[in-house]
Amino acid sequence: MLAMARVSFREKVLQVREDAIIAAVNHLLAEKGFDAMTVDEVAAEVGIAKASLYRHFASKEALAAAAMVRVLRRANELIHEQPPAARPFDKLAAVTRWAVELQLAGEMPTLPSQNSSLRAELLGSSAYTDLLMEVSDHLGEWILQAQADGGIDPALPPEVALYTLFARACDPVPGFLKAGGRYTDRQIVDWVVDTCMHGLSPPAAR
Amino acid sequence: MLAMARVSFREKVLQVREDAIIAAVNHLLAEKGFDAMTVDEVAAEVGIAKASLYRHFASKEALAAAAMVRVLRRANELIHEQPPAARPFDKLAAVTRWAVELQLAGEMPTLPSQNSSLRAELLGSSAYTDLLMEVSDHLGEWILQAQADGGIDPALPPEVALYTLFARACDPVPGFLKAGGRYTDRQIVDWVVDTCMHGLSPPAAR
DNA sequence: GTCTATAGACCGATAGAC
DNA sequence: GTCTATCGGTCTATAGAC
Repeated sequence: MLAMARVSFREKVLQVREDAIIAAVNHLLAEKGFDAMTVDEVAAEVGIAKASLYRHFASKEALAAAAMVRVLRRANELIHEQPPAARPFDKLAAVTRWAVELQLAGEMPTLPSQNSSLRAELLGSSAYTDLLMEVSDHLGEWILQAQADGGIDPALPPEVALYTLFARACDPVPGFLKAGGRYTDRQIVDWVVDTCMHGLSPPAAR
Repeated sequence: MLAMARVSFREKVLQVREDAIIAAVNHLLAEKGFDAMTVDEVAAEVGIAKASLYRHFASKEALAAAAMVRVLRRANELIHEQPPAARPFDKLAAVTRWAVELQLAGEMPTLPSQNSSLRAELLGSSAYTDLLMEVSDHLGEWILQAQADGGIDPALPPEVALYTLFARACDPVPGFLKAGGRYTDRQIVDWVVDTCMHGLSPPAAR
């Protein structure tokens, strides 16, 4: 009993530390991207030795993968929280808005679409691919419904709509507008989500 | 006279080589990005020694800057080729289409928005900043006109529209769709430009 | 014989891995 | 804290043009 409790306590500590590591990776990934992020920085931000890092994660790629799994998990939660009765189009907009807000807050981990070792690690992790699949399936379902009810152009392959929404997670526009310093976060999010869903055309024309 | 001809010939050779270097940099920048591109690769692709590279360009950053200047120059040319009588909205769409086509062809050099040494080099080069300013001014002018004639929502700050168009140059969506292999380049370009200008809504609603 | 451009070795720093 | 690999940048000996 005592031994069990001790083990459980130890595991809890490890879990907490792992969360801290992932949070640090998430932050650094959002701030400077995968290539510019160094493992030393991660260790420094968590306040542990680099060697301890490697007890939790086998490689820099594994660190990034863990951060991606966390953000996908949150996306999934948000998707499940959407009111079932809402218009599919609005549910899609809500999830997109969340992604833009997260990015604007500097908490959206971003990966280069080009790094092959990273791609390999991600695609090899079922924790990642399964979650990505689940998110895609849910959003894809809403896209089909929105195409049926007239919210989204039915001539568009659902895939195109899906990628267009996904791409908001690494859109440079919010960052540029924030750097300009002339607008509130709220305004920026509104405009970005709106141009994503409705384009540049005026409301009168839609 | 003879000496002059010789110098001129020499300079021509140098010019041709410089073009070859910039083309290689452009290609590698499009393929793997600034961080993953190595100076050795550039030299290898051009077929010259690295030391010879450094006779033309002072640094890796200068190489990237030269590639960016070249693409901006082409953008500028394209802008000036637009028929003056065309609708501003259509001219904007045409330039956006060119950018997406270039990206799909693997010839759009992409820079990390985060690398500070690179940013410094770029902002210190008036060849770059002047061209960027010129492109922005022309597009900005068209945006204002399109807002006046009802093509673009007048409630949108012109800056937001400008950045939204600029962002098409590093949009991951065309690459994803091409990787899927199910669509022609023409279809992909049509969809991406269309969702950029008109959003996801069906034509009936606009 | 001189001068220039090149090729390729080389150096120092940095970062991932253990 | 060490090891090793990689990469940006430099140096030197040589090949070739004149």
